[in-house]
Amino acid sequence: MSEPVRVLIVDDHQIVRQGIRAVLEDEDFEIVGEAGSGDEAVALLAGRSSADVPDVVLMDLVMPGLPAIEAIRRIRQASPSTQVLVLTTFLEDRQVQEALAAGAIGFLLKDVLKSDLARAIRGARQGRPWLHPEAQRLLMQRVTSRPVPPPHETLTPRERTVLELIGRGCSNKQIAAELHLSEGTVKGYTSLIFDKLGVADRTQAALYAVRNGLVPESER
Amino acid sequence: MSEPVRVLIVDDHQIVRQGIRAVLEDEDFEIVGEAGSGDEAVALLAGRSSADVPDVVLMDLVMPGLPAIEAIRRIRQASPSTQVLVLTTFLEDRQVQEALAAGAIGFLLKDVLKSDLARAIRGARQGRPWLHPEAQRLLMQRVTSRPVPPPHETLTPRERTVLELIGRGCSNKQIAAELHLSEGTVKGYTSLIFDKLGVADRTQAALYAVRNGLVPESER
DNA sequence: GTCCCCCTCTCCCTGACGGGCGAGGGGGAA
DNA sequence: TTCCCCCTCGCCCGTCAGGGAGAGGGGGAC
Repeated sequence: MSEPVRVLIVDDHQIVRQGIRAVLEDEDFEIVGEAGSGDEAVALLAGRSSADVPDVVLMDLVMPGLPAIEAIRRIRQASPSTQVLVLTTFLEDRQVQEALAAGAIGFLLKDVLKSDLARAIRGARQGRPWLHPEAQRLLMQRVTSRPVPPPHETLTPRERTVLELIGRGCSNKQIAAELHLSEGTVKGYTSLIFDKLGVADRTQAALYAVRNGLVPESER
Repeated sequence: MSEPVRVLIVDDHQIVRQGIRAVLEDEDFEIVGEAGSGDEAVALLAGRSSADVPDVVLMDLVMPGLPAIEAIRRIRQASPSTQVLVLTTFLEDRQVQEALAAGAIGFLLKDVLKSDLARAIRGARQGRPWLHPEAQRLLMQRVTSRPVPPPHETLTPRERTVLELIGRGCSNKQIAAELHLSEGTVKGYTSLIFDKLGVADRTQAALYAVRNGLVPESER
């Protein structure tokens, strides 16, 4: 971690590139270039000596011209020491699969926090993968060729009910009153729920609940 | 509050009626009847002596037959001591206006907590109105005939940014790191935000943010 | 009958959260 | 200039949230 990681940003939107650049320059990263398309990225790599090559390429998947997947493949072929991190907006089963098959080391969504992005990039240089949790689930599904249930399906009915209340913004006390439980019992459930969903606190659980449609329409 | 409030439930879905009944019987309410339509409700009221009339009618707006607004009007006319609380799924400007004009004392959404529903009903018997916050805003708009900005429009840019992070499930510490602020400063913002939005805590603020589209699409 | 899961509860401890207050600096508006 | 809003920070204090461990009862599965 002595010298800054050299990063190449590939995204077809100039504003996005600028945003990522600003974020990364804030930390200790060296932006060695930007590209607006896969072709451009590949060309940029081709014109560099092996000592001058980026450590990590941050790449969006949705771009005109050369398909991003193909770009990943060529980049990895031309410069095996360069790692590719996919940084995109949506997460789809096939895309994850293809990107990793093409040689990407990680798959992030643009909702990533600066701190996590930094960790992912530093890790990528060391060859450490970084996958969005949902991408991990999809991968697991592929590998085992069995459906891996989304975390909330492992909730018991009671936990599910409590999660619904959390998703409506209730405090533990309110939930306890609503369900005629002791507050301690509710706390017990919340802990189990956070654990199962892989979230850190009730706010994240609430967001998870609404995103996954676990809060009835009329209750929002 | 000595004797139980006498309640009539009006909703075209039997399941909903049952749900409300279960909730209310759990507390100290007396369900004096159910009706599946406005006509039925009006007829039910007509067949009762004034001593036998419900204190509060809980009524959905979306029902076949006699328009709910008209039903409210007739109920209020036939039995002025009976208060009508609208309990519906959606909230629309015109409906609020019309329901109140027809004599309703309150306007609730079905997302209401048991405890609040109970308070609204008890209050209604005393002639105390109960309006969903958004209904209050719409009303205010009508009365002043000036647009009343939704609460989040009064946020400063910085507060808005902090709310976005809250809407992504960040803790105060994470927000501080993300924005290069002290945790104390972030706490200050969160308090102001909760105050402006009229919410109790960060979970409710996060839910508010996503519901009102304050968290960028790609950040969810 | 036994086992295991689910539901419920309790106690304790730490840290995070949220309210209230004050305070300084910067910039725009009157 | 003066005033006010915004941004930033600090401190105190009470409450809430979350982790951990343990424990009892009920009911279904085997």
